[in-house]
Amino acid sequence: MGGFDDHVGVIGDWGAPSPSPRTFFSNMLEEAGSRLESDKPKDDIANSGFTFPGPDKQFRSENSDQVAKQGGFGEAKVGSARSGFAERLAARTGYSAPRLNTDIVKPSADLAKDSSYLTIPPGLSPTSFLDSPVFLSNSLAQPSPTTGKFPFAPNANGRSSMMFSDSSDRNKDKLFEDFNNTSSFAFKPVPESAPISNQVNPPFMSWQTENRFPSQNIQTSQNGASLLHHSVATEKRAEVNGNVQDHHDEDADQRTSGDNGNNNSDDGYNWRKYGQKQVKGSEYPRSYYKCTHANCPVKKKVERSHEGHITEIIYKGAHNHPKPPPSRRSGLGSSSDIQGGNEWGQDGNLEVTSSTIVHQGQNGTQFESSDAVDGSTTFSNDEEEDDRATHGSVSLGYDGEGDESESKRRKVEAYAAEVSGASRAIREPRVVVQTTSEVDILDDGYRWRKYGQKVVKGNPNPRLLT
DNA sequence: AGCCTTTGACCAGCG
DNA sequence: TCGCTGGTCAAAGGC
Repeated sequence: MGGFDDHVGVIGDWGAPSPSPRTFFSNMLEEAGSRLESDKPKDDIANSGFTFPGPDKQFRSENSDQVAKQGGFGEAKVGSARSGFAERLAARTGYSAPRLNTDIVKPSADLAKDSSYLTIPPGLSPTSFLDSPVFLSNSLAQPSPTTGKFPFAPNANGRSSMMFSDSSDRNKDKLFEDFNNTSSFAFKPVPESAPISNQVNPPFMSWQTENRFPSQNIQTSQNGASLLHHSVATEKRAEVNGNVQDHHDEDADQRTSGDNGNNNSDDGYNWRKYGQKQVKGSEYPRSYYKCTHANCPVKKKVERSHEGHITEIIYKGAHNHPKPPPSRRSGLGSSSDIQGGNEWGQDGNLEVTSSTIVHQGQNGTQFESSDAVDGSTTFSNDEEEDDRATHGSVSLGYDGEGDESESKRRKVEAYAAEVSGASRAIREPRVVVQTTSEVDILDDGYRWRKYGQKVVKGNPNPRLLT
C-alpha cells in the first residue's frame, strides 16, 4: 500500500498550495497555447499526447490524424502543459509526480460501437457542460468554463472549437458573455478546428440539469430525455468545474479540505469494503463494497490500478435511502474508490477523468450513459498519453429524436469535441450500475419519464431512454 | 467501542 | 463430478 499512500500524500501536498482552479486552469491554457504556437512537429504533438481509454479507442483511431494535424488543443498541448507543470512542481516542491500506468484502462467496446451515441473526447463529458449554467435552468448556476469561460474561435466547417491557444482573457470573457447571453449558445468557429469525428454526428441533445444533484443526478434534455449520473460522475464533474472556476461545491469542499481525499464522500454514500479479489482477466484486484446504510442492498465493485486510479466501477442495486448528510459520512479509513483525491487526482495534478456509466438491469435492460467527469489532475506517463491521446469518447443515451434542439445539439457536440481535445490526460474508469430491475434503476429518488426504448447494436437488450 | 480494512476460506454458478 | 471463477463471509487487526 506504500504506493497508494504515497499517492495520497502527494494529493495532500497539492491541496493547499494549489492555485485557485481558475488560475490554475488559466495558466495551463496559456502554457498549452504557447506550445501550440511553437514549431513543434506535429508528429511530436501526436506522440506527446496522452491517451484515453475505452470507447475512445474508436475516436482515436479515426481521428488521430486530424488531431495530429490540427495540433489543436490536443494532446500535445495538454501533455506539454502537464509536463511543464510537473516540472515546475518538482522544482518547487521537490516532488516528482508519479507516472501513471495507463495500461489498466480498458476500453468500453460496446460504447464505442454504438454509433448512436455521441462520442465525446476525453476530459469532457456532456455532463460537464451540461451541468454548467449554460444548460442550467436554476439560479444556482455559477460561472464555469462550460458556461463559456473558454474561448471559442470560428471554425471553417462551421463547427465550434475551443481555442485554448488564445489566452486572451478579454476574448475569453467576451466569448463567455456571448455564451451566457444567448439562450442557444453558439460556438464560434475556429479555423484550426479541433477534430470532430464524423461519427460524432449522431444525434446529440442539449441538456439541462434540473438541479444540483447530490449523489445521483438526472440530466434532462429539453425533450425530456434524462440521464442518471452516478455520484461519481457528479462529484467529479464538480471537481472539473472547480478547476476552472471558483466553483463551490459541498462535496468538493469535503474532498479538498476534509482529509486529503481520504474521506468517504466519493458519491455521498458510505461504503464498507467486504472483500477484495484478483479477478481473472483483470489486471488489478477488484474490491467489493457495500453501502453501510441499514438494509441498503447497494454494492459496488471497484477495480483500481496500482497507482490507485479507478479503472472500473460497477454499481449494483439502487439506494433505498437518501444520501447521508456530509456530517454523517464516514471520514477516515474509508475505502471509497471514488473519493476525490486519490482516484481522480487533485487540483495540483492535471488529470482529467471521465467515466462511462452503464446502468444495467439484471433483466438485461441496459441503461447507458456516460460522463466525462473529472477535472482533477494527475500526471501520467508518456505511454499513457500515447494511448489515450485522442481518446475521450463518451456516449449518451440519446437517440436524437430532438428537433428544435438540433442546432444546440451540434453545438454541444462540437463543444464536446473541442473541449475534449483540450483535456488530455484523461482516465476513464468504467462505471456500471446494475439494478435488480428496471424499476430499481428508476427508483432512485428522482422522477423518471421513459421516453423511448431501443435495441442498440451490439446489445441484444433494449436500451431504455429515461 | 465502533467502524473500517485485510485476507484467507467458503460458497455458488457454470462449462 | 470436477475445476474454475466470481462473489461473499468472517476473523483478526488497525484506527
